[in-house]
Amino acid sequence: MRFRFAPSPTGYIHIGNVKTAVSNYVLAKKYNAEFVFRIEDTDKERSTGEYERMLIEDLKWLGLQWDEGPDVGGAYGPYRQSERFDIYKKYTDILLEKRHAYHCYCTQEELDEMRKQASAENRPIVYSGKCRNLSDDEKRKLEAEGRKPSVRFAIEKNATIEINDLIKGKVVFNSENIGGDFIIVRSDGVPVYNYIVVIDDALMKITNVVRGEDHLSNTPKQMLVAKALGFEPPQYAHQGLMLGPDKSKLSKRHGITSLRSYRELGYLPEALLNYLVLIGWSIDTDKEIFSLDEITGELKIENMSSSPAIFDFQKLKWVNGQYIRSYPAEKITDLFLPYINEAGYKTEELDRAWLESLITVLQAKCELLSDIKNLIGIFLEDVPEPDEETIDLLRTDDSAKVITEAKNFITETDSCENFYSDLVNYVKEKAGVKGKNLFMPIRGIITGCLKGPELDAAVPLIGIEKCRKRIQYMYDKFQAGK
RNA sequence: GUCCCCGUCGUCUAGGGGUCUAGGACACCGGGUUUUCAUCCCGGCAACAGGGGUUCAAAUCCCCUCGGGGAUGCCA
Repeated sequence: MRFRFAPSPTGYIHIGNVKTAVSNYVLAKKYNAEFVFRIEDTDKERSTGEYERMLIEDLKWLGLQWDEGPDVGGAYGPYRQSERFDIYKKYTDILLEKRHAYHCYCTQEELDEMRKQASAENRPIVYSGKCRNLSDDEKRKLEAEGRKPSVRFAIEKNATIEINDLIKGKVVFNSENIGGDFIIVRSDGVPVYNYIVVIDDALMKITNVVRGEDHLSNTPKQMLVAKALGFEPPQYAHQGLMLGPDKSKLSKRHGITSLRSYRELGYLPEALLNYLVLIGWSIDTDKEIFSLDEITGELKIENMSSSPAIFDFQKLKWVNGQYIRSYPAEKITDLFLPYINEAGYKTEELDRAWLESLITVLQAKCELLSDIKNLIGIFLEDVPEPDEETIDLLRTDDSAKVITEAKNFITETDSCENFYSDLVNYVKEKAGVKGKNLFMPIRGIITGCLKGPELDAAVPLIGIEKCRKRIQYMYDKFQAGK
């Protein structure tokens, strides 16, 4: 078996495409098949080498590996469509010769007009086949006008096209309603996706095509081309699409969609892969978190879901949090480092062992790597400025007592072995408050925040000196002069 | 408009004629642990789109309706 992923390098890769890539990759792994990576760059307007480079970089970051592709070569190359034009040309000539295709001289404007007409009259939008039977004379005349012809595929009349889709089951189309004779080569000589995908898949010996169901309606066209060229079509499997919360095709307006953005926000590749498999696939286990090997063990191509799935940002986050929590301090610290830097702290000046112990305390609080930016300040700042919520709390009567007694505590005690518990006990007794009313103000004074790690773990890591400073600061800020 | 696909808790899904008073996970709500929080543990809420058949028996099979999505490009 041979699987493939064939994106076009027209931007950062979209998460919906990533799902297709992942599906093909894990299936190839599962069935011990080859995984082919092909670049479909025939949209000259939008494809760039730079995007191709980033596409490969992002896919590799995700952990995907391919056996054949533009960067690694292979026996069926080249793997970039823009480098295969002479191949396509050969087949176009055959099609033209056998009258399975013909030159069309209609201009863009004329076609637009025809489409407008059709939709105004509520007729299906189908190319009329106007140029199908042009005489040589007529052709010469049109060419004399300076028209450059495109090539259209001649669809056979009233034919039944049957797709035996591994996911959808049997899907039947009639050739009369797949849109009419479609263009296979543009007037500038560049061939079109629906045409060359067939040639490439055949020549690259692809046996299984797994893709989004937005391609389902292209499939009859591709099968017709395959038939005309004498190719055996691959086994198709069309997965349900990934939708936004409003149930339309997932797009930018639903939030973040490029793989790159997920990476930048601090999603882990393993988590993303895990989630992408989880969605739209039924797996013979109640487990939600699984490794690549566990995934490939459980998967079956026919267990892919046929219905569309809404992309659940929240669950993705949860999955990511599970992975962050599961990693050992050393590994996760390395991953956090860039984000800590980004927050403006100079990590190279910090003691690594100390840093790792901070991370150990903090990692359970993070769902994204970037969450660390808002959490680590309580350790690295000298005196963190309290946020609004904390200020409100520190203004209450109970807080006033706590602040005052905390201040008294540091004035009366020079040094002590158990700073934190001594502080807590002292304040509790003198101020006469306990529970939440005791701990939240203490948390606020020491960290400037009402949320964060366990205080008894955090305080020793912050250090006594900083704690004293912070208590003094909050006292000055809230109690001095009262 | 036309063609095609899809329809189980808010979301992802299990289930494929009786074992279904429909199971799990996220989210949400409540409780517990941590003398505090975003972790963790326990509990709760919550669904077979509707209508007709077939059958002793339907979430499951068939038909219709409705709803949603996709395609309808000299994009891929």
